[in-house]
Amino acid sequence: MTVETAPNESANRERIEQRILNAAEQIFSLHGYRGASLQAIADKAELPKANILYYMGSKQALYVRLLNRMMRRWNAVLENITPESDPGEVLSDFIRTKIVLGQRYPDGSKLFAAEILAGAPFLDEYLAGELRDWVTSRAAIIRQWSLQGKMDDVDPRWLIFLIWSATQHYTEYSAQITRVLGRDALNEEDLASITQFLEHVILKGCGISPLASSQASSAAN
Amino acid sequence: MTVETAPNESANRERIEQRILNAAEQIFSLHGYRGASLQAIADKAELPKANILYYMGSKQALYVRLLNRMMRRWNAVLENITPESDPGEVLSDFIRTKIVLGQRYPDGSKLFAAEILAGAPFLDEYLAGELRDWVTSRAAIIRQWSLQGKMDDVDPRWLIFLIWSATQHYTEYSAQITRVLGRDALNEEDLASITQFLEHVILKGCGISPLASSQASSAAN
DNA sequence: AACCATATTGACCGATCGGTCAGAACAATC
DNA sequence: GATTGTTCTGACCGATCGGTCAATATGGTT
Repeated sequence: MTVETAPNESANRERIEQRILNAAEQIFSLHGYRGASLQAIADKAELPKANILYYMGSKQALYVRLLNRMMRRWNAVLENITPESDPGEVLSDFIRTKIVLGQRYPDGSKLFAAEILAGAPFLDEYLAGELRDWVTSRAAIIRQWSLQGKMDDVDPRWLIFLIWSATQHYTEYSAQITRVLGRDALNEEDLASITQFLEHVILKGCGISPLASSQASSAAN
Repeated sequence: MTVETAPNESANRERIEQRILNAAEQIFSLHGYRGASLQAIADKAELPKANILYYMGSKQALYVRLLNRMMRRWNAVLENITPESDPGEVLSDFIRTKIVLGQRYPDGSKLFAAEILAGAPFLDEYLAGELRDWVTSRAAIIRQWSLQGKMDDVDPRWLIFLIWSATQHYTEYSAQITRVLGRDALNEEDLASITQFLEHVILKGCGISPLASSQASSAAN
């Protein structure tokens, strides 16, 4: 085969790489970039250490790949938001989506948190580029909602940060929360309760009138 | 002198220990327990590595001492809260105090965050003991406020977690926030704006009527 | 000056770090 | 069955890890 980086270069390789990535995500999320060791990742993946380097090249390349994978997972959030959208619907959806993402990718979320704590040395471009643009454009639309009288005149950037922090907290601080609550983990009921609480407080706090639609539990996408 | 662990055992020793503690707090906050090296701490403190161990005994002892120091700093928060208190006043004070604490001790706050991310191996007792009691007792009072009709019937534990997350975010995610905003750091004006925003959204979101006193500029309601 | 507790530090220890490499094992093609 | 390219891995490398220790320096008491 003359193929080089074909998308389907051996399904076996793909499986192994995913195994390594998942193991590495877990170790990096616990101990950060410096604190994680390739040996620990290899043990978790049940592979010799040399295999990790064979497939990933270097510790840094592996780490960066994980960061990129996690960034991609966040792409869908708040995709279709317009000045004509209903603020209550959009913000509710924002909150729910972020909670779900945190639950779906707890290790990736913690990995990101650790990277930010470390001063975000590998995320500089992303934060000051892609993410800043994301925030700026969404903030502009929220600002318009305020001008249209759909909600209070709050700083949209602080609102975005509030939703980020409030939702991420339950993933990244899970160790604290479970111990304080005296539980092993948060169950579905807890998460539904938390989501509802956050929607209630944040929407009401922004002066967004109780929405007419989107009252049901959950359905399609 | 027959003194052993006198409070004033050489002011010089005290000064050196503080220098080490501050240097260590910075390094640990960036890289977590495993990721931090004694050599890096020694360099930051401008002391030989052997001195760090002479004064602190071991890496773990140094780390635990830092955790305890940070826990002590949080003791004053929400100290005097009673069922008769005004929710608006108490929660406003809570928010402001936490924001100020984060600004005063950014490294300590990040250190704590890293410890939680790592699964809180050294904080198990504290979280499941002292802190759980703290949350339980405060939650009980907030619950009473709800029953008295002073505020909406929200789960007090989620409310406490919300305030924790929202306030801590600006300290622990400072790297992300400054880059997204395109700034070097948050200034006094930003912090005042953020504090006011959080008070507005959280109090209003919990159905706490605008308090008579402590009213500033602001606008929409 | 003699004494002693404390402070200071370079040199060193075994273990582990990220990374390299030669060669064995394997699979597909001719 | 020989050839070829990929996968796999034990052994090894220099650097750094947390920690120990002996030797020296320092400062107060007598």
